[in-house]
Amino acid sequence: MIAITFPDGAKREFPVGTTSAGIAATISPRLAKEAVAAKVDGILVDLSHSLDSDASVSIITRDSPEALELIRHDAAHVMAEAVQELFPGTQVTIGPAIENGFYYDFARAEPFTPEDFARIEAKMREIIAADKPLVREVWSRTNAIEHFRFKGEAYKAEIIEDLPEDAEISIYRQGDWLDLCRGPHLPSTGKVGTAFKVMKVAGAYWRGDSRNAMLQRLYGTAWRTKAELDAYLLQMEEAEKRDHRRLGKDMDLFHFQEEAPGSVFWHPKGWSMFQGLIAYMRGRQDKAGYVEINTPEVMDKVMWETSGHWFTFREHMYTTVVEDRTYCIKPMNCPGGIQVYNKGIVSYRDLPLRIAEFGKVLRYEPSGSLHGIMRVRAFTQDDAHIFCTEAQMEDECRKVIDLIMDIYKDFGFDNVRIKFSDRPEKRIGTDETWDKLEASLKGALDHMGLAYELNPGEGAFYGPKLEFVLRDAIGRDWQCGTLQVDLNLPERFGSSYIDESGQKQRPVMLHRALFGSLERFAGILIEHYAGHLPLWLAPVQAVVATITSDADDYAEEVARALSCAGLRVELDRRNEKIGYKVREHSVKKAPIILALGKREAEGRQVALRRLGSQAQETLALDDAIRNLVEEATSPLARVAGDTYRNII
RNA sequence: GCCGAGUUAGCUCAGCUGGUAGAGCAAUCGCCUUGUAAGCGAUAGGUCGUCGGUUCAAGUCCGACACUCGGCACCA
Repeated sequence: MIAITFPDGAKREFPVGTTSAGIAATISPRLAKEAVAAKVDGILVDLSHSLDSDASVSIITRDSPEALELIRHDAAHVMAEAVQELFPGTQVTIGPAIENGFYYDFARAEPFTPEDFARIEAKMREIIAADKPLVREVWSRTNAIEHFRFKGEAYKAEIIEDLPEDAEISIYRQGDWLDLCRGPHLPSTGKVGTAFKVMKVAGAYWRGDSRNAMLQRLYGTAWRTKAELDAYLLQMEEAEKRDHRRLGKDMDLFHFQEEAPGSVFWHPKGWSMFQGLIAYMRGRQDKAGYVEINTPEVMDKVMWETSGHWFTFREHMYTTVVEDRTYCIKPMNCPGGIQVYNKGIVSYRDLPLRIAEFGKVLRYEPSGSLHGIMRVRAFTQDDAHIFCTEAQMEDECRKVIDLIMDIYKDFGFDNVRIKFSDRPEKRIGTDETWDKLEASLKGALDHMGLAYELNPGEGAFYGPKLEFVLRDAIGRDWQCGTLQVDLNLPERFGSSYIDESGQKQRPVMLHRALFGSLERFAGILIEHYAGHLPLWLAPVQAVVATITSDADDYAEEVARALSCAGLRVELDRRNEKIGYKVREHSVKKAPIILALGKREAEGRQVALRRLGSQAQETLALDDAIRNLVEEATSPLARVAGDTYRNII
């Protein structure tokens, strides 16, 4: 007998070999019927799974959160069967459950088209209606390989061949169709339900490697109920509405055109926001003891050979030849920054030296990777290079991390993940140097008690890096800030400082960007706020709109007063109804509309309306100005600054 | 870069199986003086992404290229 512990703490004995289905049956007939899987010592297993030792067991029904993953995984299998039935000759590869749904990668010469989706869905419904039992079988390796080879399933055979020697090869059978799969699965196809949809088709490389064949990936979504599916589809539509490319048009922030793929044409309003971000960051950096410089966009190729970019980053670099001399357009700011440091003699007393640059960099990015202002070929970094002694390195890292986290909070990003990327294959410098750099960067995180995930081999070519990934209002992750520590570039460019005993020493160089790319960060903010930018950042903070032409003079006075108080204002005296004006400015995401009619003009008042609300507030003009000025204050104002240069 | 889909007026889109383009909004002009997310009328606006081919005839069929979108790969 074995002892089974249930989630409520109850303990009961069962014969060895009892299946999880059997256990469910002893609890209640209802549970026996509703059970779809079980969790044994925290691991999800099939209902047919038999237990031969003591364990804690909970029964999973279709309503359990764990069931969702099974439903999706099974939906992938059902889709694979449907596709193979409809399109004979199609090879199956892999098909996992993913966030919000599932996919399956197929190998087929003919492309799938969106017109096929309905047929595939219909066939899937047939398979689900047939409620075929899903039966797990364990096959021998040679049997399995032979079986799939014989069926012409080369990819499946390859997967099995690559499984570890001791791996158990399990096959799941649903009627006549079967697939190699680790499982677990629902007891029958009927349990998948009908709340699913084939969403899109896309290319995907076999095993995620661009050197391999391109497969066709069919994406689907699946949920427990129709209501959940509908909610998901609605959420997708909502996400589309906050797409920064859509809002960029609506709000008249920027545009793109064919002649400059991957480069932004910033319009006045977008540029206002962009400059607002720079002003904020400049202020924060100033208060954190940074100085700011600017360096050339175009420098001789020799500079990039010295830095190592020419050998490790060349495929991303633009070059130009004039007077038989080859120049590179900068893809990074570091070599330029080092030149400023190197000009003159630096004493240990001057360190740490924090040198910032809002540098515009150009990188060739593959055409398929471009995406609005989030992924472009020309972008501005809020870059800085901190030169310090080895002893100061860890403390400087901690200061950067503190600053990053504090700045993200100003934009409402509380969920920030840190990724630690260590030495890549393509790199410069000795292993000893890399050991030292990786250790101190990790040390900074450990001493701050910050959690991080490892990202092996993803560091910059000159040093290990931290990446700061933030999650936006609708749960998407974006990599923004980075912090890299580097001893290699100072060495290559011969940087030095004079220590206490008058000896030349090599400084450490920290590369850091907090927003990362201003373009990307602006895009993230647009989507994060769904266009409802905080007042301090909004390109137009208030629109003064007249209701009748009787209020024209007063409206002009109000607009002028707001403008004099430092607010960005638009005056709308057009001959249109107030409802029309409200709609138009709301679509453009103006945060505040001040509607002025005869009543307001006579009482020297304003009727204030906020974006996203239908409420109106009538208040005295002077109060309105005072409130708005207060409300439009940059979060920069709350940060204490203590910066002066101490000449010793 | 790779796979697939798309590109028609400033914007959003229609145009079936080929017979030289259409709507709504925006724009301009006029009427309306307007009270919180689209008042009414008139006018104007397009070598249908580019280049080439098939055809008596191409927005429509075929090919190449460019760009965009969805993924993959790459990445701030």
